[in-house]
Amino acid sequence: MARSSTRKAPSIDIDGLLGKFESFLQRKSLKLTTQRRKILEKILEMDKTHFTADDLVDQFRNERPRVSKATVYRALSVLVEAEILEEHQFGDSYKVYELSEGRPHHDHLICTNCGKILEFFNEEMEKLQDKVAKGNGFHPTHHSQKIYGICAACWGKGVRA
Amino acid sequence: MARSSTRKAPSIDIDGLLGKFESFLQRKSLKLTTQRRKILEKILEMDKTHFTADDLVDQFRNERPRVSKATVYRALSVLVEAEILEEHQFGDSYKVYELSEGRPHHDHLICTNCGKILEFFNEEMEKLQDKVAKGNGFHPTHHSQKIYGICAACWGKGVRA
DNA sequence: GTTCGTGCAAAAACTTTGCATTATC
DNA sequence: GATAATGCAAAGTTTTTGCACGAAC
Repeated sequence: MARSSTRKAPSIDIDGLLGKFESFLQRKSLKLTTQRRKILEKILEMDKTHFTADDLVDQFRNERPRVSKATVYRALSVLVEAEILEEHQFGDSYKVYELSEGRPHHDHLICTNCGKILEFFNEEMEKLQDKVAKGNGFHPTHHSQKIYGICAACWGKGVRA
Repeated sequence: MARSSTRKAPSIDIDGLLGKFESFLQRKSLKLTTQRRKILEKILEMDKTHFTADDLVDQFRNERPRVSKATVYRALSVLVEAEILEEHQFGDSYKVYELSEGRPHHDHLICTNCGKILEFFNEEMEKLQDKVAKGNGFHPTHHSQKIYGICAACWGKGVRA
């Protein structure tokens, strides 16, 4: 992939997100820098449902002005605080991010063979989790549910657990 | 705690576990070393439902013969392979272990204030997870479900999310 | 005696931080 | 012009690894 191909139109409304980011930054007396804006743009351009800090750092490797690794990490945590990104840890040593904008809560199915991540939402499960938490005296705030297995494609290729 | 107090009788059958460990090691042509035995003993002595590699390393700080950090890490991964321990990642940067012996599958409630971990099991939830996985073409192997919130004790002290 | 395990310190992998410089408000 | 952000490299964390020596089978 030498040539960066036709720029794909981001499937998510950049202006809306930028607006949300700006108002968050303002509220916190933080600044909307060129880097922060570029980082948000890149996240949309990548158009990946899940990405790591390193994926994002890579995006700036041949780009000027450079955006340093430190800035990427710092921006990611601001974006999480702003509730623009969600942070996950799928059992590997690195964190995985996804846009939360316009994406209602969901959980994940992870293929242990190819690493593919599928999202799902199940109302009944949500209710059940609430019930379980309350039954144990907990006041639940959020949850993380991951189901690991072999995806259809891998299974089709004969991969077994 | 200068004096190591009355040695508490481990609540789990050490001989049974050691036997299981031995037969695993034999099957894999691995050796039952003094260190591996001591590590398993310490895990039982600690009698914590959940512990980290570092907790275990600490146990050997004033102990001779020393058991090195490297050995602890290596032993932990053998114990996980032997299905004597289960490994979890509760959203922090370190891994958490628990004895799997005699403890049927369960999931976790985690207090985001005090760090307390409660275990739960819900048959209905298990079935639902299976159904969701299969509905998405997945062949599930295992899952990890964590519900975060404020535990009863913290809530009672007025802690809110 | 062979093979595997250990201890040590160094490296690895991911993330965070200190500080002088630069950009934003 | 005050305050916050950046880049860089250095340091932090947790975990892994290379290697010479020692223990288990």
